Amino acid sequence: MAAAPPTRPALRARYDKRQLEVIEVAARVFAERGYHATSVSDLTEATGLTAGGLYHYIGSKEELLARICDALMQPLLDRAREIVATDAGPEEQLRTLLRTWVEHITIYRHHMLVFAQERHVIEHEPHWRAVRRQRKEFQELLDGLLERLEAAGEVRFGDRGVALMALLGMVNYTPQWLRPRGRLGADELADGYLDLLLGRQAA
Amino acid sequence: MAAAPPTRPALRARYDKRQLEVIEVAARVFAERGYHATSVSDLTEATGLTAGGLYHYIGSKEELLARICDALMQPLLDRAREIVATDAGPEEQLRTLLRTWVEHITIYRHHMLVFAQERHVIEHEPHWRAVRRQRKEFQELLDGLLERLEAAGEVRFGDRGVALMALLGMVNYTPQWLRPRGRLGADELADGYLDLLLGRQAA
DNA sequence: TCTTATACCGAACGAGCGCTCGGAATTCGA
DNA sequence: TCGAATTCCGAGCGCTCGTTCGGTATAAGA
Repeated sequence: MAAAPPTRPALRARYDKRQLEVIEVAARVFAERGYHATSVSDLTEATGLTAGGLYHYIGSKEELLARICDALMQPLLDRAREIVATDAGPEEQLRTLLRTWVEHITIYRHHMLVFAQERHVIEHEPHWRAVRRQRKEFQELLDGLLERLEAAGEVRFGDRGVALMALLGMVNYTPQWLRPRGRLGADELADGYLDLLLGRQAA
Repeated sequence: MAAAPPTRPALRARYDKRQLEVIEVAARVFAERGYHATSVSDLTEATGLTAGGLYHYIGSKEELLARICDALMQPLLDRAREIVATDAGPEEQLRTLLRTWVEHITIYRHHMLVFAQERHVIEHEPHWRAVRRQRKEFQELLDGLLERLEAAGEVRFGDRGVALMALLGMVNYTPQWLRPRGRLGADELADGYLDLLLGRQAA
């Protein structure tokens, strides 16, 4: 485990901030070099700390991975829950969710890349159940939205399961190619994906 | 480097076969545990060889990774080149390519998962240029096909680049969720993807 | 038949790994 | 002001890693 966070109120905020910085830096380095290929000394170099200093903020290298996954999934899941709970129509909900999702992915690009690399561990090790459940809940929220979209007659998928997986695929693949300050904005891209999903490309 | 392959003709075939078996087994283990997380002793256990015996067939653990990537990309690229060189129309070419591609992915499921995990290395390390070039050529073949499809008036994409990346995303994501003997066949799935791409889902 | 290429073994190597811990320097807060 | 809490250091721990190499058993082929 990491050292207990400071009890002195004046230091608590700083501790939390530094810990978050460490997580962000680790996400970047893991994304570039790979989680397993990154040594603790790579991390000390990237953070400017030494081994001891680093372990003041984290419990282990693996905990770092868990924190990265949580920092990625939790806020997205929260937003998704909110969006689905509004009384907007399914298509508008989906558009909003997709824009939020794609924007989230551009912000948490490194976290996504780490998540994609380590997916095999997260999906199979019992110990990663919490992250797996977050991923699954998001997927179910999305599937529910597609179902309501079909029910409303906005679209008829040949196979809703295929459409769902295709959508997950195209969005999750985005960090692999999207350049941060490139030609495409997040909303633009999200709308592009939505058009494909709903068959809005002109024949 | 691996030991030189046997010069005695009677043994050459057996050597090649065993080497291929080693590569297949390694692909499966890497897919499950991750390349870096897999130790050589994991590999010896999975192959039934010991360290010395294993290194009779491979030069290094990293060479194994290279062989896996090549076994994945080369035959697919060959088929893609053939398909694009036929005089079928662009839509039929795309359908054939997609079916071939998805089927290939279901066969080389483990290789794909390894490739996805180690993508960051392959994309950035100079030493992986050959694999990177294969990936790029395939992508360009695909893009050319989409371009001719638009030119033929079969479809008009809002943004062809987005459509290309979306297609790559959905197909490359497939091994993450498709169960080998599940409900969906490869051709069925490929056609599902094509329908999405061309906007053939009924409104 | 007999030499030699081949197949495989498994102990052992150096290197690098993740992580610990005693302590120095600094800062908080009573 | 001064003890306690906190921040960070960095040498070094035990361990596992990928790889090597001297060796034995077997099979090819002249």
